[in-house]
Amino acid sequence: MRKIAESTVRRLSLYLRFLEEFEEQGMETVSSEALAARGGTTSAQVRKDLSFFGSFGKRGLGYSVAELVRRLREILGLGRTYRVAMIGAGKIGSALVQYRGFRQRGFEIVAIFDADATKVGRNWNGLSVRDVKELEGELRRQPVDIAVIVTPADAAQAVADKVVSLGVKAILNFAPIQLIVPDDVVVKTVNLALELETLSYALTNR
Amino acid sequence: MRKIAESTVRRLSLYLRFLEEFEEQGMETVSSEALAARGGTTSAQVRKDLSFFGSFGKRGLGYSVAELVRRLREILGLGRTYRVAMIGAGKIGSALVQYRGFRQRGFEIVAIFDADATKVGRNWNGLSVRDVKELEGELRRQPVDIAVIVTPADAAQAVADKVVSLGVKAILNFAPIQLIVPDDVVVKTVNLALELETLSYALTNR
DNA sequence: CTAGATTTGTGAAATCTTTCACAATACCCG
DNA sequence: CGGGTATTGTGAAAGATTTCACAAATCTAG
Repeated sequence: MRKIAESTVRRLSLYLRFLEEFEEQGMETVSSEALAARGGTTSAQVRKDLSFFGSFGKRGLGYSVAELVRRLREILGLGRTYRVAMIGAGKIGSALVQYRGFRQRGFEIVAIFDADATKVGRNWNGLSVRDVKELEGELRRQPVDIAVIVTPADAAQAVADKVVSLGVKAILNFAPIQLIVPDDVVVKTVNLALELETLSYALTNR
Repeated sequence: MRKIAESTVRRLSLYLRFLEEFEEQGMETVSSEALAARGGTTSAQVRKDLSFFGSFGKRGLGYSVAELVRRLREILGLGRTYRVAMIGAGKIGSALVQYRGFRQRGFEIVAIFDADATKVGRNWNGLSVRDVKELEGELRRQPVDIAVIVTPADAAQAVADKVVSLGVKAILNFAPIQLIVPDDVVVKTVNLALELETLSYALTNR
């Protein structure tokens, strides 16, 4: 498959969200113009984004909402469930575990680990927090697709190295550091400090 | 000021993080090459990013760590403190309030609001959760620079409209929707579903 | 069946971002 | 002080992304 820009993938994900809205409202078809308006982009952008993956619309009519939802899910790989391990049972982890959107979209948290003995054994949303020492054994027994790293910054790289060595190919990182991983591993980092600083930059330079 | 790409601003923010590390380690100067290696980019990129704002280095020598830290803080607008109001006292809000990086970088949470009467009055990290009905009065009395929206999706747009009408020019949005705001208001949305779906896309298309 | 109204899909153009490559400068050492 | 080495700053080239603009397709109404 031709290399697709990250910005395109993010927009597809947005379009999917809007289409699900439209579907709930009972709309049957939608034009690129309407999708664009909802997402703050242009109709040409919408059509170009979709065109990388095929032609899903009907000229003069627009796109079938139901079909486009189906296609986007397929393109984004949402037709299956993903097994997720969370490492770090702190505040953010706690918030994430209870985030319904996770499971709704097929991301199933199957294990939570922490290094802090006082946290081990606690029940979190039906899952028992386990000692991080068991991470290796558990992931060997039951591999996961995605690791969510919610440890303090100084532990994050070691955790990343460990899960990568256990075959994990995708990491969602909330630790405020830049993880170094092999080329075939995907990392998405959510870095709050970064977001704040782009806001601060925008407020300063206007 | 010439329009600077968002990607550039994000990298500057990263560089700052690395420089602070280097400073702690006692390094006095750093080359663009070393900064680049730490951030997974190229030395040319580092130099180009910095060149939009001036020339801070010495040929043959590199950059003074202390000076570059100072300059980047200035560029990013981190020389002051920002007053922040948080709207939504749920799980994510709770995690954010305790996030030290917030205050460390000069972002001071001065008020927390929630619509849920059972949450109003609770003490959160030294702040009392207030009824969202008081939002307007409070922001008129004591304006804030940034609003952090951590409400459910269906309340987020109304909250955004309200804070914008009260003069807020920057919003950090954790609700999984696309906020619509006037051009002079900056919004950064942290959308977990989006991140998960780009991971899922990457896992699917390899 | 034809004319008119829509709206897609897509090359080409425009714009934006990154990378290249090298002159200019600064330091170091003998 | 002069030659050697390191490293910046920056135009120009290359590459990536977005926007334009229009032919092709489809529908509707008469």
